[in-house]
Amino acid sequence: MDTERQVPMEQSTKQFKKRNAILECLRGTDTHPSADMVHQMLQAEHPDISLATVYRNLSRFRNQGIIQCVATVKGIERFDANINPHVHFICSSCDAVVDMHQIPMPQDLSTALENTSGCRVESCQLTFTGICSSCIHNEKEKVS
Amino acid sequence: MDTERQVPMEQSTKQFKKRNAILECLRGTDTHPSADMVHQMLQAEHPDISLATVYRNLSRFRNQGIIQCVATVKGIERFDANINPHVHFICSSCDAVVDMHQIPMPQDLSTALENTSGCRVESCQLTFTGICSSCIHNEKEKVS
DNA sequence: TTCGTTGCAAACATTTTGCAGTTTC
DNA sequence: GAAACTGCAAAATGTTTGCAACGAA
Repeated sequence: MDTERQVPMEQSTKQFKKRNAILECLRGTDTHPSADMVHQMLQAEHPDISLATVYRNLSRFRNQGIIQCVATVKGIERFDANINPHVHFICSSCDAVVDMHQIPMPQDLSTALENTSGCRVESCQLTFTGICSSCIHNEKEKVS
Repeated sequence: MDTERQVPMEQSTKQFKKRNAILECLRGTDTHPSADMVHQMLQAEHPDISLATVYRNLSRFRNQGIIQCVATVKGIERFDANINPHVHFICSSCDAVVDMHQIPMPQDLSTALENTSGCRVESCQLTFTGICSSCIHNEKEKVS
């Protein structure tokens, strides 16, 4: 399938400049951006980058398994370069996707599921939805 | 917000015939269908139902809180009339979304999260991804 | 010269919406 | 008659793809 040459990530030649920029952008944030957000974040450094390039590289990274799509919020996919299983919270008011490191991921369940159902578990997502603290705060301000 | 008349679900007048059919379709299956799947399932009984009507009513049910969207598989939303929190498994080979009742939903985590983060938790999803048992079986058949 | 990456625009797929026709109250 | 539901077609939205140009090996 993947017959491409393996290029070390640090090698930021001109050829891989934008690809690496996209990956570094994702690795340098914990905001779980969408393709469009990544595109906007890169505007300053790479004003000529195209949205198609962002999409193409995000797909590639996902196929390589070095990033994951952690949620689809209002029809828009959100990405994360942290592929360690961890818990997320989605605010349905501001659409923020935030890590919830204080809640442990119930790791043992994957094995239990494989044993009881005969399926092969490859990943696991625990996601809470609700209103984040700052949106709750804003709500209260409006009322008073 | 919701100024509509409240009509008991059992009342399947001509006016609400299709709306009720959509809801009953969803309540009568555990396959977590997409809008298009619901539309196809209703073809036999309601050959003249339009896909827009399915979408409109699914949105309405979701806003009313009587159904939920449990996953977005390859860009397509999947619905469930079972709004009790329960665990799902998504097969990335055949795109099936199946209930995993043998795995308990870690209920207590919601409260823990609210206490530690100050957010308001409204729902929680625990979803496993992998290959389902029948797809594993088919894989093996092909090889041998 | 061969292959991989990119920008652009077009294509694509899912979902939403405007409007007219019909039914219910 | 007013309000609500629906089918149809068009629009809107996020994502993918074909192609030509460019750069690296």
